[in-house]
Amino acid sequence: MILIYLHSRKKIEIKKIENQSNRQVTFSKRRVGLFKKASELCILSGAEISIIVHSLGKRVFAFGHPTVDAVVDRFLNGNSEARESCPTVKTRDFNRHYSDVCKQLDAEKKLKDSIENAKTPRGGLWWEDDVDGLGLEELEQYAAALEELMKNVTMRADDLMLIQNSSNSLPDAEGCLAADETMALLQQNQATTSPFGYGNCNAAAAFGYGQENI
Amino acid sequence: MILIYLHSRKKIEIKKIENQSNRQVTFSKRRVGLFKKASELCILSGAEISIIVHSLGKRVFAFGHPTVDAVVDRFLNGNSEARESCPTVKTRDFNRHYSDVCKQLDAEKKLKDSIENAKTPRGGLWWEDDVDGLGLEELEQYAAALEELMKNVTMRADDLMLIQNSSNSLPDAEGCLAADETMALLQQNQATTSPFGYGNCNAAAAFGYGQENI
DNA sequence: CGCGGCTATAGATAGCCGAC
DNA sequence: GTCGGCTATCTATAGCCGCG
Repeated sequence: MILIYLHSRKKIEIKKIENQSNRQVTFSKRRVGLFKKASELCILSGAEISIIVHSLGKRVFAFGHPTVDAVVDRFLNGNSEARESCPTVKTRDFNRHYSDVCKQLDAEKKLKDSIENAKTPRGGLWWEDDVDGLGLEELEQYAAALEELMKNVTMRADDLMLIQNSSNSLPDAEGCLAADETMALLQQNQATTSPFGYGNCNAAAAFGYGQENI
Repeated sequence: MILIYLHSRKKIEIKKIENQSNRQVTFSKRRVGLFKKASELCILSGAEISIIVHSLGKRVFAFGHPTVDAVVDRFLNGNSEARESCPTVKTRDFNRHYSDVCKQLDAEKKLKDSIENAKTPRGGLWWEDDVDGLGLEELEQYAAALEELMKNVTMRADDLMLIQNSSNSLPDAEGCLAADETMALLQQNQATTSPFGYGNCNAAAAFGYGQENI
């Protein structure tokens, strides 16, 4: 569920982390998390899982239950029929699929909620009727239209939040909430909103977090 | 602020789900979640990741960026040096870690409960009364005690992590012993009824959401 | 600097429910 | 009984700090 937290201090974009230190830290932490998830899935469902990770820095990490080799062999040596019918997921597919679907759904949901909450007179909940029956192309058209509207909603929500939290919003701004990239992206989507002074957020600052060379 | 979910209603134990329906649902949901996590890790850190999942029902699911085969080949064909130094993590490691930590947590929870029961003879919802009433001092005492316990847990976890990390780079012999221990430990807590053989290899499973026969 | 730890926030999901 | 979707709740983790 991709929620748009306009005032979130910690949401990150799912895109390549440019800062090397951050990337290393995130890689390590998330890799552990991933392995843990896999472990839990193994235990809960009795599945056999193998994970192979090649980091940017050529290092290799692997997780396997019962072992990496066992699972890989079973995969490679399994009858080709089963293998071909195996619903292989590729990152790009997954992300594209996920991003698009979620984007659309969230756009709709967000728009609906916001407008309803703001009680904007629209002459009826026109968007509610047909969404479920629409095809993908129609949905995309919808999404495009909705995205435009979402900007307005976003601005509106921003203004409201600003009014409500005017006394508290300054620390957020100073809290270095976004990296340069993120800000750029945010400004693409809500250029006119930017209630915060994004001032001196230096993503390239020399924190040193790495945990290992990746 | 230390929050304790003494009355958590939805936390589940990481043990094999005996109920078939639940197991299927959980398998599907968590598999999607796992792939999503992997996908995010790929993008964020630029890593190449491959995940192979064999369900109990012989079905195979795979995730790969850029491709399962590419990552697997790179793993298999990579120079043996890198591969041997690869910190392979096995489920049993996590199992052992998890079991031990859970044991510790349980012990502490019991201890904590006993403390609370001793302090509040009226029994039942002690924390609500005390918290809502005054009990600030008591709360601080609890917090102190909990913090102490927390340290123990942390230390214990650290030890385990150390053991785990060191065993990662070791040959399998030690790990196998650990596996046995883990299995023994797990089997103490669960009946080992394994309803194998839902040999329903249906290729119709689309990646993404939903529950397929596993 | 590299790590481990902490805390607030973002994200995942168990249990439920209703529609097929 | 399978599939999606919802929500309360639990889990993961991003950013930050302090230590060595």
